[in-house]
Amino acid sequence: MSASPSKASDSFSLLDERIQRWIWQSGWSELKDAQEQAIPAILAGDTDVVIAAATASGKTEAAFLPILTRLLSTEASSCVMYISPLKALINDQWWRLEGLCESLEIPVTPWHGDIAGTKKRNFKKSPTGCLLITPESLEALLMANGHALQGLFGGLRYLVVDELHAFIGTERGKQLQSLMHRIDRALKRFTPRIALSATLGDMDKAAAFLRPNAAVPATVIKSNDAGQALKVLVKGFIDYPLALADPEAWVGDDADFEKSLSQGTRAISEHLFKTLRGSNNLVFPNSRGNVEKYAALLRGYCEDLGLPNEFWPHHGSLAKDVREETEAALKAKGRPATAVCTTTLEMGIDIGSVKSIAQIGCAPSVASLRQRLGRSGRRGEAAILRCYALEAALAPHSPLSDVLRENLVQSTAQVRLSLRSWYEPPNIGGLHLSTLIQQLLALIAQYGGINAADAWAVLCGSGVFLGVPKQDFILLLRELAKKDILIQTPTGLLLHGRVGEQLVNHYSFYAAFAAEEEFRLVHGGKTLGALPLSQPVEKGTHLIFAGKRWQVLSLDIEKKVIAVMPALGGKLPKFDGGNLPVDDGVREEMRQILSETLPIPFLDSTANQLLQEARATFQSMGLDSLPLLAQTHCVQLFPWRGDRVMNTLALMLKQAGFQAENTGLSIIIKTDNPEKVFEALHGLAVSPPPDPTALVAEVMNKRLEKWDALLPAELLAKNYSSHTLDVAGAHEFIKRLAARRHSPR
DNA sequence: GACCTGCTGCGGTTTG
Repeated sequence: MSASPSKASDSFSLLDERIQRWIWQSGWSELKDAQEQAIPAILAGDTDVVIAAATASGKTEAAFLPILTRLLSTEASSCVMYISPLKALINDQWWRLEGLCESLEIPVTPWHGDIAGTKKRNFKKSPTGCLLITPESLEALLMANGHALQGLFGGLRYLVVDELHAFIGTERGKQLQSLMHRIDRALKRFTPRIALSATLGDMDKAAAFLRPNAAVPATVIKSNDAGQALKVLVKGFIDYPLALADPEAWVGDDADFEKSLSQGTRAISEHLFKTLRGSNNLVFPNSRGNVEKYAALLRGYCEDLGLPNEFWPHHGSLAKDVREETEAALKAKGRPATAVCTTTLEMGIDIGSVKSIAQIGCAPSVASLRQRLGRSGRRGEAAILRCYALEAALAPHSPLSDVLRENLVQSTAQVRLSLRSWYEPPNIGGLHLSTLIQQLLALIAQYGGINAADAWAVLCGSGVFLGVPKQDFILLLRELAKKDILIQTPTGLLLHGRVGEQLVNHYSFYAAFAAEEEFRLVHGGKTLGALPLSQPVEKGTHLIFAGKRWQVLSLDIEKKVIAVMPALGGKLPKFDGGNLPVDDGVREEMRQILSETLPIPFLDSTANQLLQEARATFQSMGLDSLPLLAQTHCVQLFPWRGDRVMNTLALMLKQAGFQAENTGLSIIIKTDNPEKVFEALHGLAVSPPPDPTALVAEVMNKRLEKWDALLPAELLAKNYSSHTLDVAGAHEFIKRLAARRHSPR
């Protein structure tokens, strides 16, 4: 037996004797920093607690050591509810907690869709100990046991939310907030909420998310444990694409597959093979299609050399047993394995630590990049990140985004920001009215009918939909009644309508999010394929599909069909890296990188050379001093702001009568008279900020979330603009631009 | 040309 935690720890002495004994037996020499800090705060039980600490720094124990101490000291029927975004995480935590709880005679009950009904019935008979549950299962539990919640959770002492960052700013997060609020209401008291995460950019916003009405103070704990050392390299590659007449022709045998690969893709995969072979690693190429492509290439190299395969794919469309095979390969000792994966392996599942991370193209966000990096670095060793930036070979009429090396510059910006521990601040201003509809229907089930005024008070007045005034709520009730979702009895009670009954009685109701729907692209009666829509689409909007450029003719929201025609003239702009929404902070850092002159130490020689060329263009075009560029038939505007500002600017210019489009780096405004654009911008600068609802009037695809189709038009517009626009940011940009009184060159 | 997450109750069959 090793020595007890020797540093005369006050926190250690606060723990139950039996837990102290378990700590000795586990051979811990001391408590970790997050644990030292969390134990007194959680035992006090009079505040919420947010714990931010790196992976493997004992977050789970920081929460559960004091919580179990508390359960042991109170009456036998007390319990704690642990809420997780993943079933896999519940299964992992169950194994970890069982070891400790068995000796304490505290039961641990996992509860999610794969758990047998008998286990759930047993917990309901004796609701004590640790309940590990998903938001969806908790929703089902509240709806089916509304009358018995006081009896079930009378002994509830704490709510624990794991991986808090995975919930913030999402419709599922809104549901989680509402579930916790409904528990407080049912028990007529508050229960302390404990949140755990490794990548919280803004601790105050995290605490505000954990309890939106701020009725209870929050204790914020940031671990002082030194983070792991990082080794970072950004590699540049020039891509020489193949001149393919018909991409369909390349769906064929292996030889065709090989031929269909661009030179850059092959260069990257050869470098991956050389560098990663012999150790465990994760490769993130951003899409399921790319996962398949790189996994097949790397596996092929192993076969060619007669070596056992070391490369395994992992993504959400793969069958469960295929995914488990990859996870098993990563966990197996003595045999190296690298997973090529999507965000499925970004968090949660225990795969052991890996030696390095490879990121192909830009990561979807800085926070995501950091989360991926956290999976690398064995005990004491540095975490290693290699970013691969693929840039197009330039031609006489290459688009400016290629010339300015958008991919490379964005990757570099993401790395610099993550080294500073900067993460995108979450947009906690999104209304998520889709989830309001779900929660209203759930409340009716939970209470067996509810008065309209009470429903507003629970959900909006005291609850988590604080931005919804009474008149909007009434508007929503009327619309839902019109659609047979709700009925109101003569006594004023809200009940499910005929259609609402069907919604609520299907098991798919419990999830706040929907499986992604795709739109079918049609040209002249022929289907070109299907794609999900994440950008605003209006008549005339340009789309890239199947390697060609199209213009939208019409959009049928019910049938999910977009009619298009070929766009006229011009070269295809290249939207490499996707159209993922980029934050203000990332675009500002990109501008900064382009305006500097010194080489960047973590870029390889190719990347630095590409960057120097881009910087030269940036200077010669005067983009450093003037964000407006007059060209033939158009003006290009470079605000260096995030996509919410860019979307807003494009819509404001459209309202002023121009044809304007957000292309990511710039807004392209069609005109033969640049002076007119400048006059319009001056006009917008001296006008008050526009009404966001009016701005999106012409946007045809305003449905973002699961039940948005049930919203009245006015609320749908409000909801859409709250998620996609930044009117204040756009207006401020235009005012600053106009104040400079330059005219376009 | 993003990506990911989650799901009840019941009836039938099989197994201990």
